[in-house]
Amino acid sequence: MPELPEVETIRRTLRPKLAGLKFTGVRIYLPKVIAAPAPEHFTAIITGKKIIDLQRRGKYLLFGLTGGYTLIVHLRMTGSMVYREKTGPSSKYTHVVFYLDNGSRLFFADLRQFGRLWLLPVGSPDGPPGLKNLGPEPLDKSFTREIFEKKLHCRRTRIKPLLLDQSFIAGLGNIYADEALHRAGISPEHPANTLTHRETTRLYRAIRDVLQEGIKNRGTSVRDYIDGEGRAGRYQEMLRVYNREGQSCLKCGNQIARRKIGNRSSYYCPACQK
DNA sequence: ATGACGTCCTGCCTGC
DNA sequence: TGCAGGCAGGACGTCA
Repeated sequence: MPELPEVETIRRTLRPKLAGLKFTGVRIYLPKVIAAPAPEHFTAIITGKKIIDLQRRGKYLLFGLTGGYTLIVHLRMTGSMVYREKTGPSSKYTHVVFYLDNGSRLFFADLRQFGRLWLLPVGSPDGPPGLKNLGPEPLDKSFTREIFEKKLHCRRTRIKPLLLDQSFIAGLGNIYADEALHRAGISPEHPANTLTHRETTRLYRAIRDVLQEGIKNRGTSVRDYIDGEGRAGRYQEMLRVYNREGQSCLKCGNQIARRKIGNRSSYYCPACQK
């Protein structure tokens, strides 16, 4: 599942390859993945546009194009964006192929077909609602411990579902939320507004640490995730709770548990997460 | 504000 | 061995 570290890794692998290239065309095999505009307009608009830069916001990839347009991509769970110079093996999960003016191609593939693309003028109201309502970037300098604490204190909900709420904080998904809570020693069911000053500090650091470690290790490839060059990440080898139900906690030795919290499965250590 | 639930979709796992 | 059914999951809309 591409979360912040995976999307950031894709951005870093794609940006040097794509910057300055021009789209010469696009082939859409599964029209429904184009959220906006209508596929025929999408094709017409993107052809001839040059890629100026590639940014990330939360789990969104933002391709800055000439003419004031942005190509917005959300990979959801199994989406990928891979750059290839030569024609590679294209799978049945490839839904969009972008042709570039150096002869290379950019492939959007997605097994579960949940990922979506938008091609819109900057500031258009037709973008994904989630992007407009996105919370702060956890790795940004402006996201301070004080701001985090303030935001936590006015929410009574359990901490795990809150960390997954993209309008509260951007970029965390199930894997990194569980890892951060374990690292901070906080139960996923702990109410947000009753976290102590020390717990808040630990959680703030844990969130930033796990995200940075994820990026350093080029992302987590539990199943499908690959970067912009088609390569898997390494962080799955370093996970301490996610996907480790029944195995022993690397901190205290007790068994890692798994249960549904807010309709999402959570992995945690009942002994050392309070 | 909060939570529950359905929707999208396919591969994989379990149970018979 | 084969098949049916359930499960997982990110965002988002709807409803209570």
